[in-house]
Amino acid sequence: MVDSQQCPHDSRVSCTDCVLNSICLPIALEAEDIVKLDEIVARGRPLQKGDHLYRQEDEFSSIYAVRSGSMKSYTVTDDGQELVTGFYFPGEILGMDGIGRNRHASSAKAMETVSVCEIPFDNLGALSQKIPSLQQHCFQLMSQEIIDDRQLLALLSKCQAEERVATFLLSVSARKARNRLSATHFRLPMSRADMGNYLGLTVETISRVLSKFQKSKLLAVDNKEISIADICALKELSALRFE
Amino acid sequence: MVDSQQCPHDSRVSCTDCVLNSICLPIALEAEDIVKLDEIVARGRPLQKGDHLYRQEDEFSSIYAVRSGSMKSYTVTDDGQELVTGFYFPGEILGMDGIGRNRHASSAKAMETVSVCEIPFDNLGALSQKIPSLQQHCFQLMSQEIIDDRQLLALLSKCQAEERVATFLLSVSARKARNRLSATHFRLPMSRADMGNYLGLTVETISRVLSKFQKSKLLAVDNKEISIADICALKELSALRFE
DNA sequence: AACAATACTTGATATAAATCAATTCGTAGA
DNA sequence: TCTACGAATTGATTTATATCAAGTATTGTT
Repeated sequence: MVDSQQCPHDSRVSCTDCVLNSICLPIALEAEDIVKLDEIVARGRPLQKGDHLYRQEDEFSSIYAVRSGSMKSYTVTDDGQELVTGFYFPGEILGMDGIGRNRHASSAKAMETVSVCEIPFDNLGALSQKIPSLQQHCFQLMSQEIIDDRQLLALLSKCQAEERVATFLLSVSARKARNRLSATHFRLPMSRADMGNYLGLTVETISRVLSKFQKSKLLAVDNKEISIADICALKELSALRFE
Repeated sequence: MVDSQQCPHDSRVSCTDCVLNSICLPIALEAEDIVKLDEIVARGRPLQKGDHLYRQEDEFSSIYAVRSGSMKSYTVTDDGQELVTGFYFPGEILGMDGIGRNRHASSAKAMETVSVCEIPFDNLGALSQKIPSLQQHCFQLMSQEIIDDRQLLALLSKCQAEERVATFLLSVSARKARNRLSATHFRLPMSRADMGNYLGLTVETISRVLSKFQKSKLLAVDNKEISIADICALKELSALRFE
């Protein structure tokens, strides 16, 4: 059990024993209900970098929780442009945008080796019917996603490049910290291009902003490794708060 | 009954008889379940222009359906800037962003005289527990809100001013049409400032774009009245699709 | 280990939209 | 009805970031 807690890739670990259960779907559940949730969760083999978990327009059947690694979601617009809509770290849920139309509204791709838990949605709906706190939690997760999107919307429509990048780095930092990893030293799993795409900026702008932050000693950049040196200054740059 | 169908301000009209029931919450329900929904819906007196339905940080207790008139929702960021997050027309649901944290994440203000139906969320949750299709519909509504936000995100991060304005006008047009009103001649209830704020543009830019559209005979603008003359050309300008 | 392909950085220039400024137009209040 | 204040328009100028371009570093493949 202790062993499996230390190996999040391990597909045998149950929700009850998962290190992530304090931030994942089980957050709202009693021990006995977690067992019920556990029964419907499927844990497949890990995805390799570049693999898709699902594709836009695929029939929707499940939502997914990241157990280890990281994923990105993106949509392709009518005119063929790719739009990165989100990044997902361990304990985070993706795929909820497929519920409304019964097909996935985005594609999800592994940015590195990833293991996920699959939660069949028919079953989750039925289980939510029986466990009020699970239904409530599903509502909350979706509502939170709306709030997060709104926050991003604010970032894109009101803030300029430096603010956007600072806010993004703080968001990643907070999510690493929530997973009990360092808040100041971490690896960005996405390319500069994906980061720029997500933030509505070009690769060049991302690169310039990071260089500028480095010059002003806010942080050190070593390719994808980021060391935040002055998190307070970064927070001042970022008008929006992240918890 | 026929009378009340023609008077959406009338607070006595039930969900069963409401002209909007084909696009509002009851969409997924059997006749007998609509009666149950109807029992929990509260219909208060109309709001006057400028009145708030709820304010950011208010305790969350209900979601609302617009019966007549139109509302805007907005958040105020830490640094005091207002960010318009949405406009709501008859049959549309607002307030769902409050579910996640049990307090409203935005404020909702009447742009003109408005009447709304209040749906207490505790009750809706409990009722959803009993009526699977209602739970499913609630999930769908929220998921749709996520999709809509993503679409706006795409608009803000990838499209320039003319595209944004064209897309916005088409969105309003489609929603008017859904309410069986003219798709080509309608009144924009919001100010240019709110429109710009929502689209991440300044008032001046909105004004210039509308003038330009008018000069190129795409539409005629008479203050807040819009007459779309060439909806196809407008759709070409707008990369994104609206149903 | 060498190579190709891709990702990233940095600089020069162009451009869309913001900002600043001055009227004009509407609407609400006296 | 007149007045005044906010809303909208239009023009001149500035500016942030995109675009274009060239080079360097990293990664994956044989």
